[in-house]
Amino acid sequence: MSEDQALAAEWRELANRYAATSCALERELHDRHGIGMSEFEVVDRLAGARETKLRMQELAEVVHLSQSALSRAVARLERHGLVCRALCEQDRRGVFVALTDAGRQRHAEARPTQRSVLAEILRPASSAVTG
Amino acid sequence: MSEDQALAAEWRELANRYAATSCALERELHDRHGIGMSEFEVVDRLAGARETKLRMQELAEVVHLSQSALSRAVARLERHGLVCRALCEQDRRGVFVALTDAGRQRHAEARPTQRSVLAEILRPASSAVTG
DNA sequence: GCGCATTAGATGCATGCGCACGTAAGTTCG
DNA sequence: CGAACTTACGTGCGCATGCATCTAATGCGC
Repeated sequence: MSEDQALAAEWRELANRYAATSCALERELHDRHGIGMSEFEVVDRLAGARETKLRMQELAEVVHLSQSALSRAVARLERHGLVCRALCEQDRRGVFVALTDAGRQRHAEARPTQRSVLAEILRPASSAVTG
Repeated sequence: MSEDQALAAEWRELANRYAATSCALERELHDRHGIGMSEFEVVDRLAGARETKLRMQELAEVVHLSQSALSRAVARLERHGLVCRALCEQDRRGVFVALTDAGRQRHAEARPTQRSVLAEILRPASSAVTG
């Protein structure tokens, strides 16, 4: 098999795995918790951060969203009461984003869903395949 | 490290790799050949197929698109003259999709771009990292 | 202090996507 | 044959995204 073909095969497998996972995540998170994958990602990062609040910029660095998409995702979360924005006093162009109590709770509810989806898709259980 | 954390880390790495690759592919294919990643995927599958024409359904099985998204992607390709649709005589609900000469040529032009992007992203060259 | 470039974030716009549904063709059962 | 069901594909709609651009705040040179 040529290197080209190996490369294409690798890419297809990557795309397959990503599509299967993101698709399942999107559906489960939406149906069971009313949030999308991007929104969960934001909430999850906030919940896992050392600080209680993060700058938009810090979020943008770790989430797979363009700056504009992140701005809108945070806007949606804010509309749903899961995060709140606060001005940054040091640099008044900046915006801090922090989880609300409702946001923390929603994250606590949704995280097990995410983990179980990940486990199911990334660790094809109940099979003897050594992968 | 807990299994949960390992799972989350694995998912993040998968998402990172996918995002980097698809993003670069999308940009390069668009800028240099005027087609998107999904459209290239369709053309690539057609070019690599044993038959000269495929049913929408066959395409839908291998491409990471919903049936409706595929329908529109093929419509775009048809508008650009890269594929043509033909009725299936055996099952007149069905639609065959085939590459045109222009489509074959565009594919021949775009494939090297795709391969070089894949090589660059999936095989982080000029580095001693063993992966 | 006053312009000018830069940076942080928001937004108009065009586009692609999935969902739900519509239409047409095939199939099944009586 | 004919009614009900299923399948294959197209389409209206709402939504999320990226790009380009806008606004506001900061910093820099003078």
